[in-house]
Amino acid sequence: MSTYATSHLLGQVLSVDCPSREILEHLTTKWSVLVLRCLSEGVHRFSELKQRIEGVSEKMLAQTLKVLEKDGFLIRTVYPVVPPKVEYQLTILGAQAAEKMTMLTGWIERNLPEILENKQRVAK
Amino acid sequence: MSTYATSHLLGQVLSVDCPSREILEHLTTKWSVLVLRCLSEGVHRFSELKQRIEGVSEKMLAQTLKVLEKDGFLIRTVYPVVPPKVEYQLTILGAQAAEKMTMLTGWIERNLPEILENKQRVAK
DNA sequence: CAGAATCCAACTTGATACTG
DNA sequence: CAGTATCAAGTTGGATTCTG
Repeated sequence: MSTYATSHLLGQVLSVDCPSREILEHLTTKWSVLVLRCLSEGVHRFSELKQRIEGVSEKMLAQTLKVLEKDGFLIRTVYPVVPPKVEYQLTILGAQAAEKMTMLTGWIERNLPEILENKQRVAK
Repeated sequence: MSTYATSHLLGQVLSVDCPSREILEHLTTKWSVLVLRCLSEGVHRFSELKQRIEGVSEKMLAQTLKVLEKDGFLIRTVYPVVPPKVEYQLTILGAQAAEKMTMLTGWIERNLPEILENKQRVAK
């Protein structure tokens, strides 16, 4: 059963009121894309993510992780030890979403030379 | 030949200085994702895009199209007629990028019920 | 270690109005 | 039709400081 009133708008990213819009935006954030890419390779701690994702501030990383957790795309596990240890791992859905995103980042990485050359050409 | 100094960083989305970061961000913008999705279905005029992509302002649409054009992902064709007619179509690279993005939006659209249910569960 | 909280500058976005 | 210009307002983001 659907608990939302706009069920007729399901699956319509092009519709303003479709909930998929929000999900899409959460997944395609500057940092969420990179978080998903890292976590798709396995479980990571907060500090590991911070290190691997060059340029993230702790604030943005924490914020991004919160949103993805609330959306049900990742699980946050706190170990009751000192010093604190927190691990992040993708859920099934998160892994599926990450897979799609990784296809994009992978494509960009593989085709970057061609993309940049093409961009140069256009600039002229 | 590569015209950029950071060639050793090629294909490293996780690296701050890799040009792929910028490309990635241009492609994963709120509106660019939807523009790519529309154009992947074929050539569109400005007004058609504005209509189909609910919620875009003309400003944001124009801006998004400019960026994608500069990156070489789409071609803008102006017909010298009155009233003006401008068409937008993806380049080869643009189509490839759009394909990846469409896989994501498609996945979201298809799995939205499950995603939303899962999100509800997490909220508790 | 893993963050939360605060402050503030900078960029983004949305209406609105106007133009070739 | 296909934008551009402008301005107010909202949001983002980073640096810094602090804490269990």
